[in-house]
Amino acid sequence: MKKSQGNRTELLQGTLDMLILRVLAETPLHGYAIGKRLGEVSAGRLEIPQGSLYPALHRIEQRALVDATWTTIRGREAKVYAINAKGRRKLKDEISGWEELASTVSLVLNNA
Amino acid sequence: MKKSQGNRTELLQGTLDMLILRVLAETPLHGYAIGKRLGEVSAGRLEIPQGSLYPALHRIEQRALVDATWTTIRGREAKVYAINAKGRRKLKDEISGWEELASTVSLVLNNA
DNA sequence: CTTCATGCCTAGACACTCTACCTATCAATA
DNA sequence: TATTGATAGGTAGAGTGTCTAGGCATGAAG
Repeated sequence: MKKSQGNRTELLQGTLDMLILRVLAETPLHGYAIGKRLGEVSAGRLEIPQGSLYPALHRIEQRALVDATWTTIRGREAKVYAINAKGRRKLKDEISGWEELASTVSLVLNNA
Repeated sequence: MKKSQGNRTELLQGTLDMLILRVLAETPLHGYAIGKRLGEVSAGRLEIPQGSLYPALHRIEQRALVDATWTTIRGREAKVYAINAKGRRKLKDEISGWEELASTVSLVLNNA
């Protein structure tokens, strides 16, 4: 039945791609597994809807930040994503961008 | 002349309203002054374009988080915004939401 | 008299997330 | 056997928010 529990833009724009690249930096995964992995490493705080996840994957694939290959896993077709060199550079950039933003925001929050 | 230096969504979605409410929590200000104040308290790291600032102000005004009054300052008309009780509650919520998000993101970034 | 800082504003493009839906396979359960 | 839940992929459309790029007007300074 899938109740909609009023999730009003849970995540901030642009953050998702960075988080996906981050988990892919550890090991290649397919989309569904990425979603579960994000749940794990966030201590259950992140539950990415498929309607956010898959478009994000297509985005980063089109930007050539990952290489995708169709594989058969336990009888099911799965599209496995692996981060590439360009993706790793982009990830670095996005992390430093995030950190700068976070520090700027807390500057404003604490600094009147 | 106002060159566009390739600012690709400098700020994250939803953050701006929080930051505006934050500076208004100190003292009422008009729009233009809010922009300058955000520049100051962020050590120059934030330069909010007017095309972001004014829509944001109209948003939070429509959500009744601030009270606005037209005043004459140095011969010019200025719309002064003051945060109200509802706005202060909302600010609190948004700050805790932000902090949770920030901690979740760093959890993922550090936690593989 | 022209430029700069101040002060307000909008339209339209663009980007990203969300809800809500679709398909399909495999395992377990009723 | 039928059906549900987990796994695995996907799209369409709405909603939201930021940005670019313009507009208008006043007061002070050159």
